[in-house]
Amino acid sequence: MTDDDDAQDLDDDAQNLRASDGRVPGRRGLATRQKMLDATGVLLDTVAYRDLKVVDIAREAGTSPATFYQYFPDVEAAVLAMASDLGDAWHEDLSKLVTNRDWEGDPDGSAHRVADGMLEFWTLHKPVLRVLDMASMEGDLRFREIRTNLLAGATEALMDLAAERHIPGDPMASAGVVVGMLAHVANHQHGLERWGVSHDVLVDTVAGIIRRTILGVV
Amino acid sequence: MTDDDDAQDLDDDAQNLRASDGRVPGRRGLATRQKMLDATGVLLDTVAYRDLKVVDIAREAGTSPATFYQYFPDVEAAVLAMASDLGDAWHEDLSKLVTNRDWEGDPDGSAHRVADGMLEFWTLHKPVLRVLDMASMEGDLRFREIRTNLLAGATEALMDLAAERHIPGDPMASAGVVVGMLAHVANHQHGLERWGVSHDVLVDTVAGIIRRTILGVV
DNA sequence: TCGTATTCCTGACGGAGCATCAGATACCCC
DNA sequence: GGGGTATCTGATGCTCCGTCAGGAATACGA
Repeated sequence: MTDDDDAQDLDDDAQNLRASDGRVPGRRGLATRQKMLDATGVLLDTVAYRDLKVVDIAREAGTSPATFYQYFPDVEAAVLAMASDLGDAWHEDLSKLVTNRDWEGDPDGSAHRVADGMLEFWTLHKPVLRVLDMASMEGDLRFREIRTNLLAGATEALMDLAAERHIPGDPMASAGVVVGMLAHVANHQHGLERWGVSHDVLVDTVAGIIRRTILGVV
Repeated sequence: MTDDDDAQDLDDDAQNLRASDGRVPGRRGLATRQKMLDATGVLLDTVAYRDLKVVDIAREAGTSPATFYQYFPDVEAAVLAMASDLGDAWHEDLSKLVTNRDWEGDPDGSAHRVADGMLEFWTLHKPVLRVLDMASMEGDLRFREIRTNLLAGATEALMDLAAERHIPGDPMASAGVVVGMLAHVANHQHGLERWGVSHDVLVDTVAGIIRRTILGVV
């Protein structure tokens, strides 16, 4: 990898975005780009990812398809950008959701807060997180990296917690499975509720699993 | 709903398939239909669901796109058919995976067998199950019904187990969350392994959660 | 065995969305 | 107000979609 490549990578990471023709977008351009992302989010809430078309995003954003391609090579890239933004914004918060707790004094309440917090976060950003999960399942490495990063804060915090409690079993695996479980439950919340499991009971159940798996508290 | 509608529903359920022009397929036709399903399965293992096109399925099956439309209205219908077949074939077996165990005498071994069995089943049919999960997440009721039916056997068996053990918490919720966890872990197995969690450790961890959540055995 | 009816397959086609570009429009700064 | 840059979009060739009419394969009765 050359120095130029490195510089390019840094640019990308630093959100020094480029439009399709190489220019650096200004105020208006960035606003348009954001309108595209917002429109993508709105549509993702309605239609299946499979049926998300550039034309529809453009229409929803009140512009033309050609404009979309100024800022994203394809639909996937737009969703990738949304997911990436979400990751940057929440990595820290999800970590704090676990660490800012009195695990010693109130293990059960702490587990409940974590379960509830994760479910709430997921509900809030359901459309994007759903795609993030789907693409990760299908083996897309870029999405998987974002997902890993997004969940890493919470996972590592839980892992540390498990490790210092000296619970039996592998802390990393326990934390990973618990976080995965939270994600899954959040994604299929509606299905479970249809089976007669209320939100509160769900939180209780998940909190119990966190408590027993991570804290070793029965 | 009229009597005719009822009859139609029964026909569908009984696999009395119809081609697009209304005729009942014979030997050759059914073989071609099956070739389509096989081709769909092969491609689903390679490309993302979003990128699965009729043309590609037809090419993989060695026929023309027009032939595809003789048996399925669209790609979704083909996957739906695959999922439905899978549900019919495995509903019973997944149930037995839970019930044919000596939970009293060997709780830990039994939990391991269930965890391992589910993961193996999922790996075996990964492509279809992945789409089943994704479509369920996105709220598609037909896929969700198949998924529910497929997992119902295992879920109900675990629920009964939890109920007769009088563990604290709601048996239905516990069973549902545990089965969901199994599905999620299976889907993201590759991602977890990339994090340094080996297959065996994963099975151990999941088995531990089953044991503690369903059996109440620490 | 043959003729015919039925089942099955596919080439060809109009339509929709994709991705691109050149030219038009809006904005900024002097 | 004029010049220059940033931004947008109509027009376009292309791929894939979904449908049909008609040709090929097969079953079946005599």
